[in-house]
Amino acid sequence: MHDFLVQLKIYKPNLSRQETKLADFLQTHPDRASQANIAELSTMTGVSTATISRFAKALGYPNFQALRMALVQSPPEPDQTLFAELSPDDSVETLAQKIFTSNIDALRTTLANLNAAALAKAVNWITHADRLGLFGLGASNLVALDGYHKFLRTAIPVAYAADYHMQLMAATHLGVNDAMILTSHSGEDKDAIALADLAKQQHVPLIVITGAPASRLAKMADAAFVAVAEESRYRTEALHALIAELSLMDTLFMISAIQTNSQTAPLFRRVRATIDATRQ
Amino acid sequence: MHDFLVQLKIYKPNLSRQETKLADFLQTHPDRASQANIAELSTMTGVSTATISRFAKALGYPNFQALRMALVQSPPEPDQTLFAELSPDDSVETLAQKIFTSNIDALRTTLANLNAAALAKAVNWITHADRLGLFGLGASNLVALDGYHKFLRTAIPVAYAADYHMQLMAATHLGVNDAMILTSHSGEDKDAIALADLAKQQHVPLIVITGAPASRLAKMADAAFVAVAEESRYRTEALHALIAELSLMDTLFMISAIQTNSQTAPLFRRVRATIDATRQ
DNA sequence: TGCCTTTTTGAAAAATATTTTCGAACTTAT
DNA sequence: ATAAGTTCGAAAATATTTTTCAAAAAGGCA
Repeated sequence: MHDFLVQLKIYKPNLSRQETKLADFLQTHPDRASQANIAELSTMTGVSTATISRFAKALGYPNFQALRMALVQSPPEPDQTLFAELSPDDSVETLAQKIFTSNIDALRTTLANLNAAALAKAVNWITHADRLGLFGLGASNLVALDGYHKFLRTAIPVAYAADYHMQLMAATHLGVNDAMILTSHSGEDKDAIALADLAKQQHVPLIVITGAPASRLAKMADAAFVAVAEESRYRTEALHALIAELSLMDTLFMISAIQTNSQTAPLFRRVRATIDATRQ
Repeated sequence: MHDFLVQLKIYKPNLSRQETKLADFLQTHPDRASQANIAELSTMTGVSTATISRFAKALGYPNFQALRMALVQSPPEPDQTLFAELSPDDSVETLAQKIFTSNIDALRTTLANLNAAALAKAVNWITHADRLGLFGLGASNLVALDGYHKFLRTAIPVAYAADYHMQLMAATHLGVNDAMILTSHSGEDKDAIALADLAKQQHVPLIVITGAPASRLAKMADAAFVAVAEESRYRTEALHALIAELSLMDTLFMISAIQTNSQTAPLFRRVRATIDATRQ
């Protein structure tokens, strides 16, 4: 329930002297500490059982045993070195591990932050759309292109363009019975916002994939999906987010495909075959 | 220490009636059980505290609390449903989880299968290349395009084209002091092999990103990187592999960038800034 | 600084939780 | 059907945790 390290962080500012001593011990020897009962822990740390009991409650646990359980459950802290800044001194192997770890982490956090209600709405718009517009500028165009490759093989007609002006023209043809998936990492790119404005004017349901939940674009969206990647991590957050953004597109596609297919069994097999054929 | 499920298996043959009742409850509600103290567990299960205490010792734990801890630590059996076929009956949430899980899994396996020696070689060719050709057809073109977006901002000159014939023309200009990164998921596409043939003829170091380690293309490569995604998993392995292939490209790029940058500090800062600017 | 208030702390008492004892109920073997 | 062994829970015994209370330490203020 309450992760020990999290609880500790919350309470940290008001730690007294004995409590600090105790907290330090718990952090450095979580294994030994979780084995011991309150009396043994008292001897180990030189802190009275009374204080230990009170400490547990202060952290928000109902009793000492609950703290013990939290301690034992608290995930072994992830290999910090894998989350460190890439360094020219790292071996090629370490660098690869760090990069993959960041990507995996981006996917995990993105999934955790995924809004199921928005997803259901978006899928509904997509599957019922007469046409689906896929747009994105710069590196985000990759996400749109990926979606294009995927949706091209389904029964849903798609509109895509690499060039901004072509995207604008394509977007002009969309209406209330269509849908638009627009990707922009910053969510503030003015061309992307122009596309979103167009969608709003024409009452096209607007699905946004972005890295910035508070951006103008996210606020304009009828359904927004946020690709989360650690900002601080050696400044290439934008690069890792791409993977997460593609996974979001992948999710929109797969669910839409599954749901349209389930309606008609023969079509199901056909589209499934085309999914397989999507790549060579 | 002693995993609960393992201990239970050992003791299973000599479980009495009440103990079976208890064991069943612990297995089906490990969460509720581990929250409760011995008295609460007694009420939940209809087994006396005496029997519960004896049960704990019978399984080899020194006391009831130790059993509780083991219970809470016992790795929750991996949610098999998350690796199952996507089903139209799944909730949107479950579908999303399955898709992300597959993607994460693809990254993990790909990392585990990564050949560090090949990576070092490839990075060396890339950083010393006069020109870097980035090619790929169909959906694999996305990987090439992603690489193009990335390498474009470094000091390494890049050649990319969306169209196959343009790719052929660009490849004709590469020589022994250049490098080519060619992506093909199947590794058997004839156009991709034609590009590889060209590279061989002109002695261009050939770096291949593929999903098929035994393919013709992989065998032709001077350094091959394999994106692994579970074949069996609802037939869309090719889609999940894309993420892994992009991560491989990402890795080639990041390591190359780091290594060229570390040589000249001022350039380092500049290229790092451009990495940030890669996305908008 | 010195006085007062508040906070922290541990010893011991009180409250809780767990284990063991003990005898009854149930099984199994003869 | 009876004896021997086993299982089991109530209650006693023990162990553990929490709370109380008073002393010590820290903080605030004239």
